[in-house]
Amino acid sequence: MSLMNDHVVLAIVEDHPIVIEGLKTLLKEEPQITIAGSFTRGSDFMEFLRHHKVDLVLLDIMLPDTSGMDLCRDIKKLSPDTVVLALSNHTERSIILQILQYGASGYLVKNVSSTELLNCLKEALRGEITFSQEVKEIITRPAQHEFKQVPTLTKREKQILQLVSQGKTTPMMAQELNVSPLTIETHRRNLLQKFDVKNVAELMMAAVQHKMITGY
Amino acid sequence: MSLMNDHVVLAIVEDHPIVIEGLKTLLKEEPQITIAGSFTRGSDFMEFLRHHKVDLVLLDIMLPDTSGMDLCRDIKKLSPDTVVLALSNHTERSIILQILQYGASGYLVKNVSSTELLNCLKEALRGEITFSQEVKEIITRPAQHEFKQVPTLTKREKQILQLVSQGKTTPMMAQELNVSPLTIETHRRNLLQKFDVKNVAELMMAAVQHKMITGY
DNA sequence: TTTTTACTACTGGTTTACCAGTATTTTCCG
DNA sequence: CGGAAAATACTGGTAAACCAGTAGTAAAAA
Repeated sequence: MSLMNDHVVLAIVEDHPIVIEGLKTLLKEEPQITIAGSFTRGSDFMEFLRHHKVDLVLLDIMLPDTSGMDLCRDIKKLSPDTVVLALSNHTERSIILQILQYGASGYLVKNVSSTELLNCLKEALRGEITFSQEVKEIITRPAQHEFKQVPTLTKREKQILQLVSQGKTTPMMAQELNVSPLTIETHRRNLLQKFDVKNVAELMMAAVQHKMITGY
Repeated sequence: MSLMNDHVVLAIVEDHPIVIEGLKTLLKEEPQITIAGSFTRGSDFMEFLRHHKVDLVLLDIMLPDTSGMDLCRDIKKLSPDTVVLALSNHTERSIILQILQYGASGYLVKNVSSTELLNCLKEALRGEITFSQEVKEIITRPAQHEFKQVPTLTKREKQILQLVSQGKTTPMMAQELNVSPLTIETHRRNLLQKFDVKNVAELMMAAVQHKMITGY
């Protein structure tokens, strides 16, 4: 892990060109920081990371192609010493804490000031967990309904959940996924169990509450 | 209204310093454009506008202090010739159309490319209504659920819908409401019909989308 | 390497939901 | 009061969901 007086190689993974430019402009002032590149797609960055050393990644967790969460995990798996700072406008406590579990070293909302941004970068490079001011406030003020933990679903389960929310029946899903209806039933059963609900109606409501299905 | 070969005075009203920097950087390349200033609060900009001529405003409609909608209206009231381009990440059709009603000349999502941004600026300055690519698609492809009007439910049906969303089964509801299970079934059937869905999963999703059940 | 997790698949049930009608009673508005 | 809308109830059937197990295989984690 780089110390703050070392030279820092930084990458930006972010969907919005404007934000990329803004970050670059702000960080260009810092002589210790080299911007290795900016990426609008997670897969592109992963490819880059396979061939280059990156000390710190500013990662928008709301990317279109892959979930930023998954990407964060992939980054830490491939290059554990790379510090990941999550960048988003999401201000929900559960999401912030979740990204930390995926290996991020901090969470910044996009309205950080430049001084705040640089401070957080330095803290993160020192190995600390760091947040922008607004996020700190969110963290310290937990909401009641956020106590019940969000069940972790497998990829297949997420897929089934999505299909169920679209009104698909078990045989329809079986055909669509080329598996036995009995398999689908098993997934459904596990979903009900994981969410601790006893029918589809409750399942949908729980999934919506946990924002595991978009609704649109 | 300035033509594109005139000199254009531009202002940015935007909460996120990073985005401000990004916009400045992208627009700095254009010699015809002078950036009069950037403002993180609507009230600051209104004060500025009282004493300076501004041709075009890039306005984040998600500002913290005042609603961006209201600010847009105020700008057009004070200086009708100032072109307002809304800037946001909101991708809901209704919101986009609303801001146009408040006098904006276009709507850009923040993931516009720089060329797209400049194109939109030019179009707007020519007096046209302009959108970034993603927004165009949203406008021309209205979601299905925005067409079919919200079904009107009877008091009893709303009650049943609520109970269903709590995971109650038909016999449970029958007991709770002291009616025959067959009655409950009829209500359920009518709910499915009114929402034009074919099972509970879809019903829940539709009800959530129409905000007919809270979710919390 | 061992263990765990995820995905797959099955048996044999029970329960609940869904469909298409019809029909009676209650409620509420003009 | 009369009529419409809503709520109630029923028949009779089909489809889907839900339950409780068991279990093989492949891939990932310890």
